Amino acid sequence: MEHVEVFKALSNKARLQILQWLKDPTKNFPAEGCCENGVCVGQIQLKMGVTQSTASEYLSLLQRTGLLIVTRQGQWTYYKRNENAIKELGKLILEDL
Amino acid sequence: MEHVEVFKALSNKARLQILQWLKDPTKNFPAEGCCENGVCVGQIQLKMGVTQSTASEYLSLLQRTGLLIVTRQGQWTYYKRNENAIKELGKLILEDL
DNA sequence: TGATAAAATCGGTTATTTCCGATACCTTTG
DNA sequence: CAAAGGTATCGGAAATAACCGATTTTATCA
Repeated sequence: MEHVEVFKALSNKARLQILQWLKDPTKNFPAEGCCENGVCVGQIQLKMGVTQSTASEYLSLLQRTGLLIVTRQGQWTYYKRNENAIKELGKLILEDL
Repeated sequence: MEHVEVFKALSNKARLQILQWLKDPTKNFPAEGCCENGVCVGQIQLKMGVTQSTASEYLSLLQRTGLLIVTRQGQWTYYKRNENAIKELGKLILEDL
């Protein structure tokens, strides 16, 4: 993944917001939408206040750039932060940007 | 400046390239286009291979987000990296993103 | 002051992004 | 197997960004 793609993913208020919410799933989402693999799409959609398709696209975009980790579990798809990737990005900016 | 604006500024290959070139002005640009305040617009434009207006817009965008520092000197405008802002951005990602 | 040179701004075309509704795809459950 | 729930994908309208040429601004210098 090119760095420019990661920055594109981050250059949107709603997507940045998702990353913030996912820092503390149980605080920001009802427990039934959370598991150890993150938060399901539907709960994130509700909180975002956009259509299901938009929420799904934003989440899969963040996943493609490596910022989120996706886990399918039954009929649910859970997304959680990829803390490692975020740390790497921070280091990259400090060292290489 | 909102963070999303900084990420927008970084979500473009040409603008990332400018930041890279400015890490070592004398290596990447002829000496007559460089001074302690950075590199003049014309030299950056030549290296980018775009029109003067495009180069000027990209540079002023990077400056508005705080990533570059601009210094007018006679008829020349010099741009250099804002190392402090870049460091702050890296820290922000590590700590708050 | 007039010519020249560097850079910024303006107006416009094209490409990309945003965000939606509709539809298709899985998975569970009756 | 059919229905229903959760999610992904598709197609498109509107907003925004990319990038250009032309013009304007600012500064130098004869």
